[in-house]
Amino acid sequence: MPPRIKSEQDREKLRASILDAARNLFVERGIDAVSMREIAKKINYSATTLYNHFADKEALLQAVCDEDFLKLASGMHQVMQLPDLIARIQALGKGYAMFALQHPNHYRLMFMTPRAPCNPDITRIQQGNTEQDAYAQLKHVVQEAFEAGLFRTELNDSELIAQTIWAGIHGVCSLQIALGQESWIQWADIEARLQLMQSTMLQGLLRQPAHFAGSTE
Amino acid sequence: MPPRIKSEQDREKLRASILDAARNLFVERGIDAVSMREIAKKINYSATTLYNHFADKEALLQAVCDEDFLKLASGMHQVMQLPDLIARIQALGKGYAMFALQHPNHYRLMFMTPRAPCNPDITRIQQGNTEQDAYAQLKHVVQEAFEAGLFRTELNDSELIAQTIWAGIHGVCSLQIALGQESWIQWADIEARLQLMQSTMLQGLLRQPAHFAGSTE
DNA sequence: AGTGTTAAATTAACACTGTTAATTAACTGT
DNA sequence: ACAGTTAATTAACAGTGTTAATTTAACACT
Repeated sequence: MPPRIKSEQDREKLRASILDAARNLFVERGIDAVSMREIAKKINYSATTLYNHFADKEALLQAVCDEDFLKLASGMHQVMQLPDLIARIQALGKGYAMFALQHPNHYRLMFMTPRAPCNPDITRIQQGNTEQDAYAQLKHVVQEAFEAGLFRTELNDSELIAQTIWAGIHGVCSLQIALGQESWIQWADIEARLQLMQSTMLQGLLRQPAHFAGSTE
Repeated sequence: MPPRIKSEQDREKLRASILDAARNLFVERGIDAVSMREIAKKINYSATTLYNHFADKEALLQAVCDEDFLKLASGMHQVMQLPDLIARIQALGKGYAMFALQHPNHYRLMFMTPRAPCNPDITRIQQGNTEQDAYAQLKHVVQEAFEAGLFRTELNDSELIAQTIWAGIHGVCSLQIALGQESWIQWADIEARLQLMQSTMLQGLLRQPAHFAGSTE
């Protein structure tokens, strides 16, 4: 039996190491393919110990996701300093896609798996806070661009615009993650697909899009 | 014990009823939430009988998906008769989205769940055959439109264009399926999201898109 | 009718899963 | 030294996908 933990600090350390082991295994082999016993073994504890820190597997999963959401959001937050609104939207999309493709199993968990509506009592993330919520950031910059009159005149709902941009990028990423290995589709280069989605979105939504066609800088 | 089955015809019937029971349960409660024993009980057989017709759960799943793929493709095939190319693309997108939103659990299985690359020896679907493969149909009509010079001059890969259109529609549908119930997002009306995605795509890709902005007819 | 053969269906079992109850063992304060 | 607390453990439960062994129904043949 490992030496027992008493202090609040050590308790937090153990919690963190559980999260870490769980994340690594999830990323490596997917959610369903990894058991609680396996996670526990990775940190040399018995499975039941995990239940002293997380109510159940779902809660552990949620906690892992929370950390990933924060990581994504903080990555996004950095490019929010760019002065040009369009460049900011492009950088957000690029950063979002990079995250999705580099952490496909995280992304799948976060955005491709229907689950019981996220319980606000469990989540630690403050939805709407632009430092913790990546979608809130996109919404914010789209709102700014909307107020600056950059979008086509017939578009009058900035939230709808933001959701469309999100859906476009998400579509490319999630298809790549789900079907990217299928050989019956002659997939074009993933970079080219992202690029074209970006420029198509801007061409389709902006009032004067000529400058942005087929280019990300 | 139920009366045994001998004839090839009855064997096919039982196979079909297994598929049917499996599909209904999958659609109702999702893939992982339904067990082989449960499917078997639904048709008053024991679980092991299923293994006489399908190698394992994965194969049963694949067979269900196959049927759904065919159903989707045949639905698409009907609108392929429309004379106008753009109207055909729009109708394909609309039909695809209807299918996705009306059969979210099927759709999830088919397009949102990474699996081992589909084994051509197992699948009965002829990939590339426009009567059985919905993507092949989109590819075909996009190719036609490409050859008719309808797309922007800088776009020179019709497969890439088709994949971008697919990704756009898929993005809207899959976000709706995965996160449509999340209350921390103020989702715009799903019809409006689909509509805007459609028109944005056309605006962004077509050479002379003015006529199609924000309208599907 | 009775026998044997084939194969469809069954039950029993294995090694797993998430999770809970009961138990052990390591610290604390007296 | 001894109780009390509680982190950690083991044992157990009900369930999973799946396989092996077994029964049993239907057929062909004598």
